[in-house]
Amino acid sequence: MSSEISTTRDRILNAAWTLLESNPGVAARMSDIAKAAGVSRQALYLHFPNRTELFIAVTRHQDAVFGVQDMLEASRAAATGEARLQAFITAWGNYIPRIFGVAKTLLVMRETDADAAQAWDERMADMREGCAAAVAALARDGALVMEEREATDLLWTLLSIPTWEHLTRLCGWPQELYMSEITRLARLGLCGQA
Amino acid sequence: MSSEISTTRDRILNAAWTLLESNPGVAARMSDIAKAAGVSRQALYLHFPNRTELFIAVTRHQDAVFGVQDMLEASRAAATGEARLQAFITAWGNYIPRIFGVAKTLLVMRETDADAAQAWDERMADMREGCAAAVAALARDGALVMEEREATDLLWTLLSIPTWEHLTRLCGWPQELYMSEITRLARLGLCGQA
DNA sequence: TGTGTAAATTGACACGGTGTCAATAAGCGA
DNA sequence: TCGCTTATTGACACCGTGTCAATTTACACA
Repeated sequence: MSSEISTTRDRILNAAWTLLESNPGVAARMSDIAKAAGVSRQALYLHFPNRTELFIAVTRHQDAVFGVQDMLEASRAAATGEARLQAFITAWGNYIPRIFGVAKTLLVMRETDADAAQAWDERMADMREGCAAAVAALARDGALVMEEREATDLLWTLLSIPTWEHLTRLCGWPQELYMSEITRLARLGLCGQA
Repeated sequence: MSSEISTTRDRILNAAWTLLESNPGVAARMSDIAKAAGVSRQALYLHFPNRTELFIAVTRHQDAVFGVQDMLEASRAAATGEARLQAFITAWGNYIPRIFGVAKTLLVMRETDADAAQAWDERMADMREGCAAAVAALARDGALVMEEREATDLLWTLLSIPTWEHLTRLCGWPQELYMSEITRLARLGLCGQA
């Protein structure tokens, strides 16, 4: 019974996921998602109040499937500030390509939809926490050459989705180059040396 | 006669400009613009084929009013590569806040509208030329610590609209802090030293 | 002073997409 | 078989874009 519910719900979530991933930023229509899920358009409204909430649910679903929390948790184990920064950049930087399509969609919707904006901002606030923790660890080591607050902002910006998109999609950088250059820039900017 | 035409046209352009500027990214409706311009909705279609082209026209209008070309031209006068980098960052970095509202709108539309995408990409390609020229000047001085192509990409990304938005709007940095930190980061990243 | 022409207005409409609703059907446990 | 939940079908309201035709306004020129 409830397994029936979650099966249909999951089919919808996965169909939406696939569509958003294959066409980042261009929010699929409800009828497209319904067709892809093999379900009637109205069935979507049985499981999600509206389009925005459906997309937000896809985001949460992704985070659950991928286990973001655990992933970012790992960086907390690092001993030194430098190691922690490295671990955080590695974890987040390699997470971005996996969520980009859906994230980009929410990012675009953010501008015109208050609910999308809130969901996105919360997610980014969580990410910023990770930045702040890494920066705090650097500060504790005396490795930071700037204000903690500003250093966090800088790292947050370097690791933002639009920055990743710009370098990998617009400039065509392979993921490895993105990782190495962002790491180098973060070390330079925050610690004054690579 | 033709001055009448351009008067109405200009009223529309300025009304759209104001609306886009006051609510960046949220593309105003045609009826909103018409009302703001004191003109009927259909009059907009007498001067512009559609909404996208109207917004693109606003962008071009802005560039003409502000004289971007002259502004960026100035950086070419600089003697050393370092001075040229500095001049370019100053010119572009201080230009962004003046065009942000309209630029952001086009940036959002870029995702779903092919014409908006082309107009935006052309504009950004022009900007990239400026980055490339500054990087080339640095290379000529032997001041560059990385590949010219990658250095250009990096500078292009640091000076992108989303990066500006992230730091000044999301992080709340004042323009001066944005300018000084981006300058520092660019010097560090490209030349290896501030 | 009137006439011709371009610009603007008015009101109507088609189209596509979201979200709602009511009636009906299908699946399944008791 | 009954009753409940889930899903389908088809219709509809609403909103925003873009199109159209009929009409009005304004003004240049004779």
